[in-house]
Amino acid sequence: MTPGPRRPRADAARNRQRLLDAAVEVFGESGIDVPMSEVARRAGVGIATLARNFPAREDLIAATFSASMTAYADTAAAAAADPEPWRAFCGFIEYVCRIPRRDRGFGQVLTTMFPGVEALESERQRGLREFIRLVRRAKEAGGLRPDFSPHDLPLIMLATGGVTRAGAPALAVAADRLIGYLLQACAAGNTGPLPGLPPPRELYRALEISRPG
Amino acid sequence: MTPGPRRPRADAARNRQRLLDAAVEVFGESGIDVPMSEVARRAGVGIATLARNFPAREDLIAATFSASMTAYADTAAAAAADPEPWRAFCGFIEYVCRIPRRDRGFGQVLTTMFPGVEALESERQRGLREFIRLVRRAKEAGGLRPDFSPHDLPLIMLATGGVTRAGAPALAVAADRLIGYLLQACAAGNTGPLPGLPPPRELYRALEISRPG
DNA sequence: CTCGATCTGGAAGGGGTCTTCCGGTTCACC
DNA sequence: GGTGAACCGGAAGACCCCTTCCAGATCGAG
Repeated sequence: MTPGPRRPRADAARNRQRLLDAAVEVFGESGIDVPMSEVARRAGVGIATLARNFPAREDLIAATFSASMTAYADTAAAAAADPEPWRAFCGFIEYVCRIPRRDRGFGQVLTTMFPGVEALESERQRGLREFIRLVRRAKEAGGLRPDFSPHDLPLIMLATGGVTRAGAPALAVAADRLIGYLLQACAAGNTGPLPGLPPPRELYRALEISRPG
Repeated sequence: MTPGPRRPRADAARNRQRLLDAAVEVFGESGIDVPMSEVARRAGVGIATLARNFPAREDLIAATFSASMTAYADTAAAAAADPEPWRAFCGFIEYVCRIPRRDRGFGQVLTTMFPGVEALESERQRGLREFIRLVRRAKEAGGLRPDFSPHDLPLIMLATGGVTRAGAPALAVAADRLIGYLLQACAAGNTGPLPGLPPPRELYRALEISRPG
């Protein structure tokens, strides 16, 4: 019978953890496009060790952010279960829009589809399912305008992410104001017609990473 | 006495114009971060000729987009003079937000400050002055909410630019929907309080190119 | 303590962009 | 049309990033 994967050496496991810790810091501060060597440097290991543990950048991204994505989906679930759906909706939107300010890398991950990374995509989908529930309840409760679509969420993420991206503190303040505008636009009082959304498949397709041009 | 700058050779002038034409195309399609060699290739000249005419990328950007920036300021002036200020406001916002869709490079230029490039910045300022007039008139006419700030304009540009950026057609549709949300949020009916803006100086400072980190 | 398997870090190799240099060519003045 | 200056394009050099390789260090089982 095959011996199965043996336990890694203690120092190897330690280095792997150091790399993950460093990735959380570096991706959080500078985004997921930062040079891999910077992650290795911050972790205090050689570049080869990083490459051995995470051959592709996506591997490191997946390992670094799968916990964050789970927390995101959990937050959506909590909001969907909130007894005050409209307040929960506003709170969730604020939470989502402030993510790129705290963690630039995760902000990018949230608005990027990684079709090959199951650990991220399954949790992202769970988050979306919970958000759909939240939207339904917020409409029923009367706070949210009826023509709001759950697929407006990536739009809102992209919009506020575009403001936050530059990473200056002044823009963080400005992003809050944008959230204010958007939430007021989402309120049930607004009844003007809205341009339609593209089919969700196309929308999410457009967000996939590294289009093989 | 000094002879002054002599007239350039005809072929040199022709090549310079070819480079500008190519830059309009390439920057428009792929943004202002495209490799310089691609501009030279499209223009049918060598890389050295490009470097000689425009030593820095900013030089080419300035020469390529100063006309666009003038057109932008003219459009703002026309809107400010429109007899229906609120309609003009909506039209101007739509115009501005759709720019990155038609011309990706100019979309980036509009949300980036080039402190050293007078040709761009003076026209940008003129556009802002006209927009301030437009905002005042739209408020007086009653269509625009009183707490809208002219300095919300870069916010709106960044927000819709963030959606458009990826360059997929599905996102263009989505961006129109975002504009719809934002315009309804700008309408006078909305009276909820908004988070404040940062001081304009800091806001525009945050948009400056290539922060000397 | 010994020894082999595992792991490590630096260095070499390959791709990409920007800048600089230089022999050859083209223009325009006379 | 001849001549000198202006101009051209490709190639070389420098830098940055990622990937691969390998001689040596380290761990831990026995």
